[in-house]
Amino acid sequence: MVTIKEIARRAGVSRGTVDRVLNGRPGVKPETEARVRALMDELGYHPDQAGQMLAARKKKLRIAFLILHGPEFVFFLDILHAARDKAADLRELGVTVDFYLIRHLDQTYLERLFLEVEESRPDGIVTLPFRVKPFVDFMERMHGRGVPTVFFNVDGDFVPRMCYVGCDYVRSGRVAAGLAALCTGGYGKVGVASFDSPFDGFDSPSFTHRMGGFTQELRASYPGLTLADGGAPAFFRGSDFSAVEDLLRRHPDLAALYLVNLGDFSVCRAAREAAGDRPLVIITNDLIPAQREMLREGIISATVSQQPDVQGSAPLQALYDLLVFGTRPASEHLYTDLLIYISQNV
Amino acid sequence: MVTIKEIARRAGVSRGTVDRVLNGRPGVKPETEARVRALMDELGYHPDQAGQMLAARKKKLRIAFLILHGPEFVFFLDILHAARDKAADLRELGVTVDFYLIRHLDQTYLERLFLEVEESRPDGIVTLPFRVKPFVDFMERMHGRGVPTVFFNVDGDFVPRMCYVGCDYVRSGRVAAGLAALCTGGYGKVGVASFDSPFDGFDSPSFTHRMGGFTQELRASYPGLTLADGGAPAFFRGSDFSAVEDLLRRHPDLAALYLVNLGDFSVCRAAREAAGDRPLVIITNDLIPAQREMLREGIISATVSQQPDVQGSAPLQALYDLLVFGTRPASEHLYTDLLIYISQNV
DNA sequence: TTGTAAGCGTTATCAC
DNA sequence: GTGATAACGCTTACAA
Repeated sequence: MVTIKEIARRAGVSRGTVDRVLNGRPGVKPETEARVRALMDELGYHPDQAGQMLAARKKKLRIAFLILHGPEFVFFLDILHAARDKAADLRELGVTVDFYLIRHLDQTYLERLFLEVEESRPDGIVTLPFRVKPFVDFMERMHGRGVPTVFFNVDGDFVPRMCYVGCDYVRSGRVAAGLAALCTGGYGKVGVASFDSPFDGFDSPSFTHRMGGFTQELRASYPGLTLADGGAPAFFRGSDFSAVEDLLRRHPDLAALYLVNLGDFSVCRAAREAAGDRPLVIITNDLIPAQREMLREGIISATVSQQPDVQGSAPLQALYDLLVFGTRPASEHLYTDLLIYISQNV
Repeated sequence: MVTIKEIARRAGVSRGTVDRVLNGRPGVKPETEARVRALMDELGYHPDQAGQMLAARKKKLRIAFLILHGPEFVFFLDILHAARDKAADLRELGVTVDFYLIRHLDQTYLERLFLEVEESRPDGIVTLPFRVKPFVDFMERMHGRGVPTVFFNVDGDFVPRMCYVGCDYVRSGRVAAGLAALCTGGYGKVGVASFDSPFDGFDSPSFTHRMGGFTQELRASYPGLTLADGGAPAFFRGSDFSAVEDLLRRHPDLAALYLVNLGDFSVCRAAREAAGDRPLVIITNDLIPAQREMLREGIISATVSQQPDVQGSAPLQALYDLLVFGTRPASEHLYTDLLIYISQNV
């Protein structure tokens, strides 16, 4: 195993100098630097993780984790849970993670929150991107100070960020189309419905991208499947599922229903009841407890999940890797796997 | 953060003594030990991972990894690949992994191989369980010396081992049944076929357990599905798929075919051709390149995979955790997830 | 521009 | 039985 000490000995310099070269710190004669670099390449030097981790303790690293929290954001619960588990692991390594639970999207509330985060002087930030001015300003300031940020669940390239950990929504829609085809034998009429909310409504990227992927895949690969209402989704609000019930009434021959974004999950039961005796394939996204139950009951045929556990843990790991080992993620898009769940593997 | 030094200071002893208590080494007065233990509980002491990792380098740990290798064992290639990646990570941490590629199951060859492994004096072993006497003896000897072993892909409780990392085959069969039901609408005739080999034939646990789970789930949850030939599988050997073609000929109304263990994967194409124009749902297990292609082409409808990457890496990680941190896995059965792949998420 | 030395927490080898 | 001390590899503040 080749160490800094070894490099230093061979180069005839001190460990400190090698370290300066390694971390790109100034104050090394170009000639010395070249010699050291040549040796590192030649001997295949890789910094030892254990050593870096141990030395990193002194830095007292702090990471801020911002996440929406409340009854409207059930899906984020699994992410938060995974993030807290990961935070416990990191605490063992001397890293503190501060959680900021955002309960509403009021502008002045957010503005104050961002200030609070800023004043805590974090070394890294994990957050959802918010499409509001205070957030953009906040991000710009943090970026100016060299504080890296990771987005999860939703990407936002309107602002500088290190990477995104989350779903490829277009692909998610494609998988849903494939499932619809599989469950219907590739023939019949398919309907689409979605929850319409101020946070996650018809203009949200998760909705539009999934819809795009879904319709595109149907058109490209499954000519036997036609879209009910030409693919115009039935939007339901709160617990008023009349739009969905109406869709089923207008299309008695509907073979499958794709529920893109779910707010109140009992919409699945409502759809099932509205279908009466005839078979109806229901495809959804994500996998919260309510969905597990409905998969087991046979109300939902299949659901496409996006590894909420990875979305909670991977952003923290990515920041740790950057701050301690200096390594950046392989890509700025860390897409989660699209996991298919049916009754038997939930 | 509470360290050994802190405990030692408060207990009025030296670090060495605390370390003795911690690692259960002899030579500590019971009274002192009690005091130290009380303090550790009180202050919530947890050994620091970075410190342990750094100190572990001096142990020069060696792990032996035994795996079947050859054209008959294509599935193991993904496992081997993941294991090699993990081995590279561990090498960075000062751990050496020696791979033993087993090319045939000749008894005397195996016996010599086990001796070779034994003489390399490994600190841990990752292997498949072999149902032969030399292996059992080998395991007994290693167990006697306190060398921990992890089984992957196939479990074997006929011999002492620390844990198993791999598939829950009964559940795997259940998922396949669920997929068959989903793809057929829950009505029709379902056939079963499997590769018959000396290594992985009709008496192998992966086959019998999957068959059990499959038939059990069909009977319990899908009364509309009936088993062709009463569930007796069509066994094919090598590239002679006549048994499968015969099955399709005898059951022109076959709606789905479950291919349990695949040797030559072109059996899927053969089945597809034998089905002619009528639709035939084909469900398989695992996901090697040949299957990816056939999923994309629509020949295979869905396949149930068992995380070969985890099967390659997790056993090594489990041994590292034991040897360096002294932590044992949460359960002696580390079941991999049953991942469903269709054309769109391969 | 470079070297020195202390320290991160754990383990192991001595000496007493 | 117990304590002191030297590693393990890396970082960093300070000295030269």
